[in-house]
Amino acid sequence: MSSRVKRVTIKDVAAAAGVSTQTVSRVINDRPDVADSTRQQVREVIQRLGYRPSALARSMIRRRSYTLGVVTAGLQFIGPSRVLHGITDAAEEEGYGLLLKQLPSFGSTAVDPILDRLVERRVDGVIWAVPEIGDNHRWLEEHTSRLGVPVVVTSTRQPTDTYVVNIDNYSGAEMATRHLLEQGYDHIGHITGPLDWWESQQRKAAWADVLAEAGLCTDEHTWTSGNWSSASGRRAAQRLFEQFPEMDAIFVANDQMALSVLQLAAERGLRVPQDLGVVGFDGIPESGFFWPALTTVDQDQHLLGSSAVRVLIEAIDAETDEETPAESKRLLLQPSLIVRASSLRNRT
Amino acid sequence: MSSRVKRVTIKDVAAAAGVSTQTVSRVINDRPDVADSTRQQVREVIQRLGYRPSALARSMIRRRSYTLGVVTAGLQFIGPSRVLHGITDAAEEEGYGLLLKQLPSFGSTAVDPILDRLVERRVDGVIWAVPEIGDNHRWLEEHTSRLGVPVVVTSTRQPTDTYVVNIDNYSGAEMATRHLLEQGYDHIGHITGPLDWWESQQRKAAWADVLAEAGLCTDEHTWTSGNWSSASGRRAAQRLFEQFPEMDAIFVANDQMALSVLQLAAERGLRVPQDLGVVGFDGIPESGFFWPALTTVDQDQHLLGSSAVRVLIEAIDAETDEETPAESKRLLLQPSLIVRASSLRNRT
DNA sequence: CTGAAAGCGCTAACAC
DNA sequence: GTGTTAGCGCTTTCAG
Repeated sequence: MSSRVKRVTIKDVAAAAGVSTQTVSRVINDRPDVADSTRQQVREVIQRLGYRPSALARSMIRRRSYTLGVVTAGLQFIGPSRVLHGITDAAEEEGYGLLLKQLPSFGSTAVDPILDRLVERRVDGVIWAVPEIGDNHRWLEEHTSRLGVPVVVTSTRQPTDTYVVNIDNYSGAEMATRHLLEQGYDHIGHITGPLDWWESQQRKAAWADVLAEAGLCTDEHTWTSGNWSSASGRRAAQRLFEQFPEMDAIFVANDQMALSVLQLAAERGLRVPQDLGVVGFDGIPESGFFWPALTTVDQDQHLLGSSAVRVLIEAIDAETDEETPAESKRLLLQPSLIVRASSLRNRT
Repeated sequence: MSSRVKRVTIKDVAAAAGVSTQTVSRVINDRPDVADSTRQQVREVIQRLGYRPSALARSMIRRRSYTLGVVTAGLQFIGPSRVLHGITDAAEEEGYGLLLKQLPSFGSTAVDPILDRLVERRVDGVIWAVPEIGDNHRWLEEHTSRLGVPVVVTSTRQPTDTYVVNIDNYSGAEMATRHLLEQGYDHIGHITGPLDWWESQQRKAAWADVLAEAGLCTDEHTWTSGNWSSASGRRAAQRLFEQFPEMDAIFVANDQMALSVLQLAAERGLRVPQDLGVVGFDGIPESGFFWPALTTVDQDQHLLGSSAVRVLIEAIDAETDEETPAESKRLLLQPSLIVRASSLRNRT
């Protein structure tokens, strides 16, 4: 077992190299004012001793940790983990460390202890990658100033004291619904996500607006809610088939739920897309391999994550340089529609 | 914008409360030897000033950061992110912070810089949650001693100087293949994952061993490889249908690839499970909603992650207490078979 | 080009 | 019960 050895410190290196700790410090920070021969020598000693400077001590003095706090929720789901993937990639690239925290549940308002941990570890900034549910973001807003560092929020409704990076859910749902109309469907149902989620509300609003504009019905009986899971999607689809028998197409708020719509359709002998058009949302890689292949709204969650990192680092730098960062605090990424077999009734 | 305010320090609190920093220290650490009235008073000042002790300074003195380094790869995939979810949950519960690092690619051997970052930040231990590909783990072994802290590895082949937590892939694949035999299939093909992955090798070996034992053929033409993605699974299935036309069942190394096998079967008018039995591996929640519902080997990756954290923390404590931790360094979790429609030819 | 002194924010080890 | 002194490992002055 690798026993806990005493760490090599800058003093050890200095002693072994016969120089002052100061000189060692200069070498490890690549300062120019060191004689080449000295530098060479110190480097060798560092190598030989396996010395690694303590980021802890450094952060203390420099008052900058080069660490970003990331708060997520629901990492078991594909969406959040894709965002995290983008965050991780970008942070790695920018040379920042990541301190990862997770809310006990999506809707949790127990924000305080999480924020405390982040402050204690002196992160340089925070990415709040938690979906907006109920008023769990208001809570954040109230306590965000206490952080003393910039915050980037993904998925939020109104401009706050924080930076916002998000994907345009409304626009994505518009594209999906319009596409179904263009394909000649005219009884278009909708399975929403949980309606306390802002994203769900956006997607539903767009669906309703587009149908209303086309003079079509969006009554209570034409939609129902799921909770994002395939299991809930199946139950929702069953309800919808019953309460909206004329339905000839469904816009489903995510791909997982759309998957079970396809399953149920197959069980009931409904042909997709002839008898039923289906469009999902998310653009997970598997959606192209459903049967039939799923038309879906592709949102680049990796880009969302990496953008959040860049915006945050810019904000940190701006604050450090004392320049007021007049740049935009808001970034809205556009999703795109991937058209596949599940909605292609008019083959051209 | 929340401007970077000067942080409140222990001195500020001490001054405002009219006590020494020592007393404040005692209060924030819940030491018993403080007068109740003093404690009360100090607490109020802390509250009023919004003081948060610096974990940086603390870690330096205590020589313990209560932070775990986590190294992952391929967070865009469901497997790794489910493991990470388990890690996050357990760490949160145990009061540890998580420093997240990601390898540039699965097979990357650029381990050194990652390890350096972890050492510099003085993590108390490391979880190496990277799948074993080629010899990327040997590299780790060679450099692990330099870390000076315990390491837990998920997915590895031989006992090393590190702790090992893993899921029994061989046993899972055995169950899958035996199940197909029991259902009366006798031309059982296999789509493997990338064969430089240890997991893929294990699953393939079990499939071959069980078939050999039953006197069945496992020639070259009865299997082919994918790369885990649904797209690759589809191509693999196409090859397999051609090169092994007698095939009446497939064991597929993961659920994503099994999804496209189902898609292809549907396109070709093959009935599952009557004409073709299909079993996957992973047990992703969506697999129950494929058409038909997929029989699959369920591996609890959340448990894998959380177990890794517990094992690691135990190891850290053991080393700190100078007790030699005679306990087992190896934990092998058992998967289980979920039987669904895709392989149920003999309905009982 | 190099070194000495001071201190980041906190706690361990002593005093009192 | 409480305060004082020292120092974790590093960098920032400021001398030379």
